[in-house]
Amino acid sequence: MFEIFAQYLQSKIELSDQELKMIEEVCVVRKLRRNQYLLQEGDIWRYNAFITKGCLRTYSVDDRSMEHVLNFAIENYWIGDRESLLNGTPSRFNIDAIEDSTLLLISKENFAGLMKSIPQFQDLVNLIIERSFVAIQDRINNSISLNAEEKYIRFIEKQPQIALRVPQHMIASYLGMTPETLSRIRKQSSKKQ
Amino acid sequence: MFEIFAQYLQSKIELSDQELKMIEEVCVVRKLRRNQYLLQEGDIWRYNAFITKGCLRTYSVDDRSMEHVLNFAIENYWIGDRESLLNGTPSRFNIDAIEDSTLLLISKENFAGLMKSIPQFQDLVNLIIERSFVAIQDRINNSISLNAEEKYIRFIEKQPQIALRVPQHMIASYLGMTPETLSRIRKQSSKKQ
DNA sequence: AAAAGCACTTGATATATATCAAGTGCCTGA
DNA sequence: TCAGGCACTTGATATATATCAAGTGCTTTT
Repeated sequence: MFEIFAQYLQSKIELSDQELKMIEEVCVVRKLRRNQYLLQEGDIWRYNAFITKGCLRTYSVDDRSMEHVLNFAIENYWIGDRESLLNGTPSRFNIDAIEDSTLLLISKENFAGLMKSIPQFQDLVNLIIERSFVAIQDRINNSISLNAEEKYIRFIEKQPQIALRVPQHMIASYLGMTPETLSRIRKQSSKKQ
Repeated sequence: MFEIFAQYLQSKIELSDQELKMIEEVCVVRKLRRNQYLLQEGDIWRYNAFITKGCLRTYSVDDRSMEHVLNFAIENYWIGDRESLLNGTPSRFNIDAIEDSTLLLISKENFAGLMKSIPQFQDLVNLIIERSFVAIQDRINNSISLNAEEKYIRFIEKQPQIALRVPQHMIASYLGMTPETLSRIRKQSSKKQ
Protein backbone atom coordinates (compact mmCIF):
# COMPACT_ATOMS: atom_id res chain seq x y z
CA MET A 1 0.00 0.00 0.00
CA PHE A 2 2.66 2.42 1.15
CA GLU A 3 4.99 1.23 -1.60
CA ILE A 4 3.30 3.35 -4.25
CA PHE A 5 3.46 6.47 -2.14
CA ALA A 6 7.11 5.78 -1.31
CA GLN A 7 7.91 5.48 -5.00
CA TYR A 8 6.09 8.69 -5.74
CA LEU A 9 7.99 10.53 -3.00
CA GLN A 10 11.35 9.13 -4.03
CA SER A 11 10.77 10.13 -7.62
CA LYS A 12 10.36 13.71 -6.46
CA ILE A 13 12.71 14.13 -3.49
CA GLU A 14 15.64 12.46 -1.74
CA LEU A 15 14.61 10.69 1.45
CA SER A 16 16.63 8.69 3.95
CA ASP A 17 15.21 5.37 5.13
CA GLN A 18 14.50 6.98 8.44
CA GLU A 19 12.57 9.86 6.89
CA LEU A 20 10.60 7.46 4.78
CA LYS A 21 9.73 5.53 7.88
CA MET A 22 8.57 8.69 9.64
CA ILE A 23 6.20 9.27 6.78
CA GLU A 24 4.98 5.70 6.71
CA GLU A 25 4.21 5.79 10.40
CA VAL A 26 1.67 8.60 10.07
CA CYS A 27 -0.10 7.21 7.00
CA VAL A 28 -3.52 5.69 7.50
CA VAL A 29 -4.91 3.46 4.79
CA ARG A 30 -8.46 4.16 3.66
CA LYS A 31 -10.26 1.95 1.17
CA LEU A 32 -13.40 3.08 -0.58
CA ARG A 33 -15.85 1.15 -2.71
CA ARG A 34 -17.26 2.80 -5.80
CA ASN A 35 -19.76 5.52 -4.85
CA GLN A 36 -18.59 5.70 -1.25
CA TYR A 37 -17.90 9.10 0.22
CA LEU A 38 -14.53 10.29 1.40
CA LEU A 39 -16.02 13.62 2.47
CA GLN A 40 -19.56 14.94 2.69
CA GLU A 41 -20.72 18.52 2.58
CA GLY A 42 -20.82 19.89 6.10
CA ASP A 43 -18.00 17.68 7.39
CA ILE A 44 -14.70 19.19 8.37
CA TRP A 45 -11.76 17.89 6.39
CA ARG A 46 -8.65 17.34 8.50
CA TYR A 47 -6.24 15.40 6.28
CA ASN A 48 -4.01 15.34 3.33
CA ALA A 49 -4.86 12.39 1.16
CA PHE A 50 -2.80 10.65 -1.47
CA ILE A 51 -4.44 8.26 -3.89
CA THR A 52 -2.59 4.99 -4.46
CA LYS A 53 -5.37 3.37 -6.48
CA GLY A 54 -8.63 4.39 -8.06
CA CYS A 55 -10.40 7.56 -9.07
CA LEU A 56 -12.38 10.15 -7.11
CA ARG A 57 -14.23 13.36 -7.73
CA THR A 58 -14.85 16.53 -5.76
CA TYR A 59 -18.20 18.17 -6.44
CA SER A 60 -20.62 20.74 -5.09
CA VAL A 61 -24.42 20.60 -5.06
CA ASP A 62 -26.36 23.76 -5.85
CA ASP A 63 -29.82 25.06 -4.82
CA ARG A 64 -31.50 23.08 -7.56
CA SER A 65 -29.71 19.89 -6.43
CA MET A 66 -27.49 19.95 -9.46
CA GLU A 67 -24.02 18.47 -9.02
CA HIS A 68 -20.97 20.37 -10.26
CA VAL A 69 -17.70 18.51 -10.53
CA LEU A 70 -14.78 20.63 -9.39
CA ASN A 71 -12.08 18.07 -9.73
CA PHE A 72 -11.08 14.54 -10.65
CA ALA A 73 -8.14 12.74 -9.11
CA ILE A 74 -6.46 9.39 -9.76
CA GLU A 75 -3.44 7.41 -8.58
CA ASN A 76 -0.47 9.53 -7.60
CA TYR A 77 -2.60 12.61 -7.03
CA TRP A 78 -3.57 14.37 -3.84
CA ILE A 79 -7.16 15.06 -2.99
CA GLY A 80 -9.06 16.82 -0.22
CA ASP A 81 -10.74 20.10 0.58
CA ARG A 82 -8.05 22.72 1.07
CA GLU A 83 -10.63 25.29 2.08
CA SER A 84 -11.99 23.25 4.96
CA LEU A 85 -8.52 22.10 5.96
CA LEU A 86 -7.11 25.61 5.95
CA ASN A 87 -9.97 27.39 7.70
CA GLY A 88 -11.37 24.58 9.81
CA THR A 89 -14.80 25.30 8.33
CA PRO A 90 -17.44 22.77 7.27
CA SER A 91 -16.86 21.67 3.71
CA ARG A 92 -19.03 22.98 0.90
CA PHE A 93 -18.03 20.01 -1.21
CA ASN A 94 -18.41 16.27 -1.49
CA ILE A 95 -15.74 13.80 -2.45
CA ASP A 96 -16.63 10.30 -3.54
CA ALA A 97 -15.07 7.35 -5.28
CA ILE A 98 -15.79 6.87 -8.98
CA GLU A 99 -13.96 3.54 -8.81
CA ASP A 100 -12.93 1.30 -5.92
CA SER A 101 -10.05 3.25 -4.47
CA THR A 102 -7.28 3.19 -1.91
CA LEU A 103 -5.89 6.28 -0.22
CA LEU A 104 -3.31 7.17 2.38
CA LEU A 105 -4.48 9.79 4.87
CA ILE A 106 -2.17 11.96 6.91
CA SER A 107 -3.76 14.11 9.59
CA LYS A 108 -3.23 17.84 9.44
CA GLU A 109 -1.07 17.76 12.57
CA ASN A 110 1.12 14.89 11.43
CA PHE A 111 1.46 16.49 8.04
CA ALA A 112 2.65 19.74 9.60
CA GLY A 113 5.13 17.70 11.64
CA LEU A 114 6.54 16.07 8.52
CA MET A 115 6.93 19.43 6.84
CA LYS A 116 8.80 20.79 9.84
CA SER A 117 11.19 17.87 10.16
CA ILE A 118 11.75 17.06 6.48
CA PRO A 119 12.60 20.20 4.50
CA GLN A 120 12.50 18.44 1.14
CA PHE A 121 8.98 17.33 1.98
CA GLN A 122 8.05 20.92 2.74
CA ASP A 123 9.48 22.00 -0.61
CA LEU A 124 7.58 19.30 -2.42
CA VAL A 125 4.33 20.33 -0.81
CA ASN A 126 4.91 23.97 -1.75
CA LEU A 127 5.67 22.96 -5.29
CA ILE A 128 2.48 20.94 -5.49
CA ILE A 129 0.39 23.84 -4.31
CA GLU A 130 2.08 26.19 -6.77
CA ARG A 131 1.40 23.74 -9.56
CA SER A 132 -2.22 23.29 -8.54
CA PHE A 133 -2.63 27.01 -8.61
CA VAL A 134 -1.17 27.28 -12.08
CA ALA A 135 -3.37 24.44 -13.32
CA ILE A 136 -6.52 25.90 -11.87
CA GLN A 137 -5.70 29.32 -13.26
CA ASP A 138 -5.41 27.74 -16.68
CA ARG A 139 -8.82 26.28 -16.15
CA ILE A 140 -10.23 29.71 -15.29
CA ASN A 141 -8.67 31.09 -18.41
CA ASN A 142 -10.27 28.36 -20.50
CA SER A 143 -13.63 28.80 -18.86
CA ILE A 144 -13.82 32.50 -19.72
CA SER A 145 -12.17 32.22 -23.15
CA LEU A 146 -13.47 29.09 -24.82
CA ASN A 147 -16.75 27.78 -26.12
CA ALA A 148 -18.09 24.38 -25.16
CA GLU A 149 -16.32 22.46 -27.93
CA GLU A 150 -12.97 24.11 -27.29
CA LYS A 151 -13.25 23.39 -23.57
CA TYR A 152 -13.83 19.73 -24.27
CA ILE A 153 -10.92 19.48 -26.70
CA ARG A 154 -8.54 21.12 -24.22
CA PHE A 155 -9.74 18.78 -21.51
CA ILE A 156 -8.99 15.69 -23.56
CA GLU A 157 -5.59 17.05 -24.50
CA LYS A 158 -4.68 17.93 -20.92
CA GLN A 159 -6.15 14.97 -19.09
CA PRO A 160 -6.51 12.06 -21.47
CA GLN A 161 -6.14 9.46 -18.70
CA ILE A 162 -9.07 10.97 -16.86
CA ALA A 163 -11.16 11.49 -19.97
CA LEU A 164 -10.99 7.75 -20.56
CA ARG A 165 -12.08 6.56 -17.16
CA VAL A 166 -14.81 8.86 -15.88
CA PRO A 167 -18.42 8.89 -17.10
CA GLN A 168 -19.23 11.43 -19.75
CA HIS A 169 -21.89 13.22 -17.76
CA MET A 170 -19.31 13.98 -15.09
CA ILE A 171 -16.99 15.43 -17.68
CA ALA A 172 -19.84 17.61 -18.88
CA SER A 173 -20.39 18.78 -15.34
CA TYR A 174 -16.68 19.46 -14.87
CA LEU A 175 -16.70 21.57 -18.02
CA GLY A 176 -19.82 23.47 -17.02
CA MET A 177 -22.18 22.14 -19.67
CA THR A 178 -25.07 19.69 -19.84
CA PRO A 179 -24.54 16.02 -20.77
CA GLU A 180 -26.66 16.54 -23.88
CA THR A 181 -24.42 19.35 -25.06
CA LEU A 182 -21.30 17.27 -24.56
CA SER A 183 -22.85 14.35 -26.38
CA ARG A 184 -23.62 16.54 -29.40
CA ILE A 185 -20.17 18.12 -29.34
CA ARG A 186 -18.53 14.73 -29.41
CA LYS A 187 -20.64 13.72 -32.36
CA GLN A 188 -19.72 16.86 -34.31
CA SER A 189 -16.04 16.65 -33.41
CA SER A 190 -15.80 13.06 -34.55
CA LYS A 191 -17.36 13.98 -37.90
CA LYS A 192 -14.78 16.73 -38.48
CA GLN A 193 -11.80 14.39 -38.35
CA MET B 1 6.99 53.52 -0.30
CA PHE B 2 8.23 50.61 1.74
CA GLU B 3 6.14 51.76 4.71
CA ILE B 4 2.93 50.26 3.35
CA PHE B 5 4.55 46.90 2.71
CA ALA B 6 6.12 46.94 6.17
CA GLN B 7 2.74 47.57 7.75
CA TYR B 8 1.22 44.78 5.72
CA LEU B 9 3.94 42.36 6.78
CA GLN B 10 3.77 43.34 10.44
CA SER B 11 0.02 42.90 10.48
CA LYS B 12 0.56 39.30 9.41
CA ILE B 13 3.80 38.18 11.04
CA GLU B 14 6.30 39.16 13.73
CA LEU B 15 9.47 40.66 12.29
CA SER B 16 12.57 42.00 13.99
CA ASP B 17 13.95 45.32 12.77
CA GLN B 18 16.78 43.45 11.22
CA GLU B 19 14.50 41.09 9.32
CA LEU B 20 12.43 44.00 8.11
CA LYS B 21 15.57 45.64 6.88
CA MET B 22 16.59 42.50 5.02
CA ILE B 23 13.31 42.64 3.21
CA GLU B 24 13.54 46.32 2.47
CA GLU B 25 16.97 45.89 0.96
CA VAL B 26 15.76 43.57 -1.77
CA CYS B 27 12.66 45.56 -2.72
CA VAL B 28 12.75 47.51 -5.96
CA VAL B 29 10.18 50.23 -6.49
CA ARG B 30 8.32 50.23 -9.80
CA LYS B 31 5.90 52.97 -10.76
CA LEU B 32 3.45 52.56 -13.60
CA ARG B 33 1.22 55.11 -15.31
CA ARG B 34 -2.29 54.08 -16.24
CA ASN B 35 -2.26 51.63 -19.19
CA GLN B 36 1.44 50.85 -18.80
CA TYR B 37 2.48 47.23 -18.85
CA LEU B 38 4.07 45.40 -15.96
CA LEU B 39 4.35 42.24 -18.04
CA GLN B 40 3.70 41.45 -21.68
CA GLU B 41 2.84 38.13 -23.22
CA GLY B 42 6.05 36.35 -24.21
CA ASP B 43 8.14 37.94 -21.46
CA ILE B 44 9.48 35.84 -18.64
CA TRP B 45 8.30 36.95 -15.22
CA ARG B 46 11.02 36.76 -12.57
CA TYR B 47 9.60 38.56 -9.54
CA ASN B 48 7.16 38.64 -6.74
CA ALA B 49 5.34 41.95 -6.78
CA PHE B 50 3.43 43.66 -4.02
CA ILE B 51 1.12 46.56 -4.84
CA THR B 52 1.40 49.57 -2.53
CA LYS B 53 -0.82 51.81 -4.62
CA GLY B 54 -3.13 51.50 -7.60
CA CYS B 55 -4.90 48.78 -9.48
CA LEU B 56 -3.77 46.29 -12.11
CA ARG B 57 -5.18 43.48 -14.16
CA THR B 58 -3.87 40.22 -15.56
CA TYR B 59 -5.40 39.22 -18.88
CA SER B 60 -4.93 36.90 -21.81
CA VAL B 61 -5.58 37.59 -25.48
CA ASP B 62 -7.19 34.87 -27.61
CA ASP B 63 -7.03 34.00 -31.32
CA ARG B 64 -9.72 36.52 -32.17
CA SER B 65 -7.80 39.25 -30.28
CA MET B 66 -10.34 39.23 -27.49
CA GLU B 67 -9.03 40.12 -24.04
CA HIS B 68 -9.97 37.95 -21.05
CA VAL B 69 -9.32 39.30 -17.59
CA LEU B 70 -7.98 36.65 -15.24
CA ASN B 71 -7.43 38.80 -12.23
CA PHE B 72 -7.61 42.23 -10.66
CA ALA B 73 -5.29 43.37 -7.90
CA ILE B 74 -5.10 46.48 -5.74
CA GLU B 75 -3.10 47.83 -2.79
CA ASN B 76 -1.93 45.18 -0.37
CA TYR B 77 -2.22 42.40 -2.92
CA TRP B 78 0.43 40.44 -4.73
CA ILE B 79 0.49 40.19 -8.47
CA GLY B 80 2.54 38.42 -11.11
CA ASP B 81 2.53 35.33 -13.28
CA ARG B 82 3.11 32.31 -11.11
CA GLU B 83 3.21 30.03 -14.12
CA SER B 84 6.06 31.89 -15.80
CA LEU B 85 7.86 32.37 -12.49
CA LEU B 86 7.59 28.72 -11.54
CA ASN B 87 8.49 27.19 -14.89
CA GLY B 88 10.70 29.89 -16.35
CA THR B 89 8.52 29.88 -19.46
CA PRO B 90 7.38 32.89 -21.51
CA SER B 91 4.20 34.32 -20.09
CA ARG B 92 0.86 33.70 -21.77
CA PHE B 93 -0.56 36.74 -20.02
CA ASN B 94 -0.34 40.50 -19.88
CA ILE B 95 -0.42 42.63 -16.78
CA ASP B 96 -1.10 46.33 -17.01
CA ALA B 97 -2.07 49.21 -14.77
CA ILE B 98 -5.72 50.25 -14.65
CA GLU B 99 -4.72 53.23 -12.50
CA ASP B 100 -1.38 54.91 -11.84
CA SER B 101 0.27 52.37 -9.57
CA THR B 102 3.28 51.70 -7.39
CA LEU B 103 4.73 48.26 -6.74
CA LEU B 104 7.59 46.67 -4.91
CA LEU B 105 9.38 43.98 -6.85
CA ILE B 106 11.49 41.25 -5.28
CA SER B 107 13.47 39.04 -7.63
CA LYS B 108 12.87 35.32 -7.53
CA GLU B 109 16.32 34.70 -6.06
CA ASN B 110 16.03 37.32 -3.36
CA PHE B 111 12.57 36.12 -2.53
CA ALA B 112 13.83 32.57 -2.09
CA GLY B 113 16.57 33.93 0.14
CA LEU B 114 14.05 35.71 2.35
CA MET B 115 11.97 32.56 2.68
CA LYS B 116 15.04 30.59 3.70
CA SER B 117 16.22 33.05 6.32
CA ILE B 118 12.87 34.20 7.71
CA PRO B 119 10.65 31.24 8.57
CA GLN B 120 7.61 33.42 9.37
CA PHE B 121 7.94 34.92 5.91
CA GLN B 122 7.98 31.44 4.43
CA ASP B 123 4.84 30.59 6.38
CA LEU B 124 3.12 33.75 5.21
CA VAL B 125 3.93 33.01 1.60
CA ASN B 126 2.60 29.48 1.92
CA LEU B 127 -0.56 30.79 3.51
CA ILE B 128 -1.06 33.28 0.70
CA ILE B 129 -0.72 30.60 -1.94
CA GLU B 130 -3.13 28.34 -0.07
CA ARG B 131 -5.62 31.20 0.13
CA SER B 132 -5.22 32.06 -3.54
CA PHE B 133 -5.91 28.47 -4.37
CA VAL B 134 -9.06 28.42 -2.27
CA ALA B 135 -10.25 31.69 -3.81
CA ILE B 136 -9.64 30.55 -7.34
CA GLN B 137 -11.35 27.24 -6.68
CA ASP B 138 -14.39 29.15 -5.50
CA ARG B 139 -14.29 31.05 -8.76
CA ILE B 140 -14.22 27.78 -10.71
CA ASN B 141 -17.17 26.57 -8.72
CA ASN B 142 -19.07 29.76 -9.53
CA SER B 143 -18.18 29.62 -13.17
CA ILE B 144 -19.58 26.13 -13.62
CA SER B 145 -22.57 26.56 -11.27
CA LEU B 146 -23.98 30.05 -11.82
CA ASN B 147 -25.68 31.99 -14.58
CA ALA B 148 -24.47 35.43 -15.65
CA GLU B 149 -26.54 37.38 -13.13
CA GLU B 150 -25.54 35.18 -10.21
CA LYS B 151 -21.88 35.46 -11.17
CA TYR B 152 -22.12 39.22 -11.13
CA ILE B 153 -23.87 39.31 -7.77
CA ARG B 154 -21.26 37.05 -6.19
CA PHE B 155 -18.53 39.18 -7.63
CA ILE B 156 -19.91 42.37 -6.09
CA GLU B 157 -20.38 40.63 -2.76
CA LYS B 158 -16.87 39.20 -2.74
CA GLN B 159 -14.93 42.09 -4.18
CA PRO B 160 -16.88 45.31 -3.68
CA GLN B 161 -13.73 47.46 -3.57
CA ILE B 162 -12.72 46.18 -6.97
CA ALA B 163 -16.20 46.37 -8.44
CA LEU B 164 -16.20 50.09 -7.71
CA ARG B 165 -12.92 51.00 -9.32
CA VAL B 166 -12.52 49.01 -12.50
CA PRO B 167 -14.38 49.66 -15.77
CA GLN B 168 -17.49 47.63 -16.30
CA HIS B 169 -16.34 46.02 -19.52
CA MET B 170 -13.37 44.56 -17.67
CA ILE B 171 -15.66 43.10 -15.05
CA ALA B 172 -17.70 41.55 -17.83
CA SER B 173 -14.54 40.04 -19.24
CA TYR B 174 -13.49 38.76 -15.81
CA LEU B 175 -16.87 37.09 -15.44
CA GLY B 176 -16.75 35.57 -18.91
CA MET B 177 -19.60 37.54 -20.49
CA THR B 178 -19.94 40.40 -22.96
CA PRO B 179 -20.18 44.04 -21.82
CA GLU B 180 -23.68 44.24 -23.28
CA THR B 181 -24.83 41.28 -21.20
CA LEU B 182 -23.43 42.79 -18.03
CA SER B 183 -25.06 46.12 -18.78
CA ARG B 184 -28.45 44.46 -19.17
CA ILE B 185 -27.99 42.39 -16.05
CA ARG B 186 -27.23 45.48 -14.02
CA LYS B 187 -30.35 47.15 -15.33
CA GLN B 188 -32.53 44.18 -14.41
CA SER B 189 -30.92 43.70 -11.01
CA SER B 190 -31.44 47.33 -10.10
CA LYS B 191 -35.13 47.09 -11.03
CA LYS B 192 -35.62 44.07 -8.75
CA GLN B 193 -34.55 45.87 -5.60
C1' DA C 1 -32.45 -15.10 -18.34
C1' DA C 2 -35.41 -11.41 -17.36
C1' DA C 3 -36.02 -6.94 -15.25
C1' DA C 4 -34.44 -2.67 -13.89
C1' DG C 5 -31.64 0.99 -13.98
C1' DC C 6 -28.16 3.76 -15.90
C1' DA C 7 -25.51 6.34 -19.42
C1' DC C 8 -25.72 8.06 -23.53
C1' DT C 9 -27.99 9.76 -27.79
C1' DT C 10 -31.22 12.24 -30.50
C1' DG C 11 -35.00 15.43 -31.65
C1' DA C 12 -37.93 19.45 -30.77
C1' DT C 13 -38.15 23.55 -28.58
C1' DA C 14 -37.00 27.22 -25.18
C1' DT C 15 -33.85 30.38 -23.20
C1' DA C 16 -29.68 32.77 -22.19
C1' DT C 17 -26.20 35.08 -24.06
C1' DA C 18 -23.59 36.97 -28.09
C1' DT C 19 -23.36 39.83 -31.97
C1' DC C 20 -24.15 43.84 -34.66
C1' DA C 21 -25.49 48.49 -34.90
C1' DA C 22 -26.78 52.90 -33.21
C1' DG C 23 -27.20 56.34 -29.89
C1' DT C 24 -25.90 59.09 -25.54
C1' DG C 25 -23.09 61.36 -22.42
C1' DC C 26 -18.79 62.22 -20.33
C1' DC C 27 -13.91 62.71 -20.12
C1' DT C 28 -9.73 64.14 -22.02
C1' DG C 29 -6.32 65.91 -24.67
C1' DA C 30 -5.12 69.28 -28.32
C1' DT D 1 -13.29 75.04 -25.27
C1' DC D 2 -14.21 72.10 -28.59
C1' DA D 3 -13.67 67.58 -31.02
C1' DG D 4 -12.89 62.97 -30.65
C1' DG D 5 -12.90 59.00 -28.41
C1' DC D 6 -14.31 55.95 -24.91
C1' DA D 7 -17.58 53.51 -21.87
C1' DC D 8 -21.90 52.38 -21.40
C1' DT D 9 -26.68 51.59 -22.93
C1' DT D 10 -30.31 49.97 -25.79
C1' DG D 11 -32.64 47.54 -29.58
C1' DA D 12 -32.93 43.94 -33.10
C1' DT D 13 -31.46 39.67 -34.30
C1' DA D 14 -28.51 35.48 -34.34
C1' DT D 15 -26.44 31.66 -32.08
C1' DA D 16 -25.04 28.55 -28.54
C1' DT D 17 -26.54 26.01 -25.02
C1' DA D 18 -30.23 24.28 -21.89
C1' DT D 19 -34.38 21.89 -21.21
C1' DC D 20 -37.72 18.39 -21.89
C1' DA D 21 -38.91 14.06 -23.69
C1' DA D 22 -38.15 9.71 -25.85
C1' DG D 23 -35.56 5.98 -27.33
C1' DT D 24 -31.51 2.55 -27.38
C1' DG D 25 -28.32 -0.48 -25.62
C1' DC D 26 -25.34 -1.84 -21.68
C1' DT D 27 -24.52 -3.45 -17.22
C1' DT D 28 -26.03 -5.00 -12.90
C1' DT D 29 -29.09 -7.28 -9.96
C1' DT D 30 -32.04 -10.85 -8.81
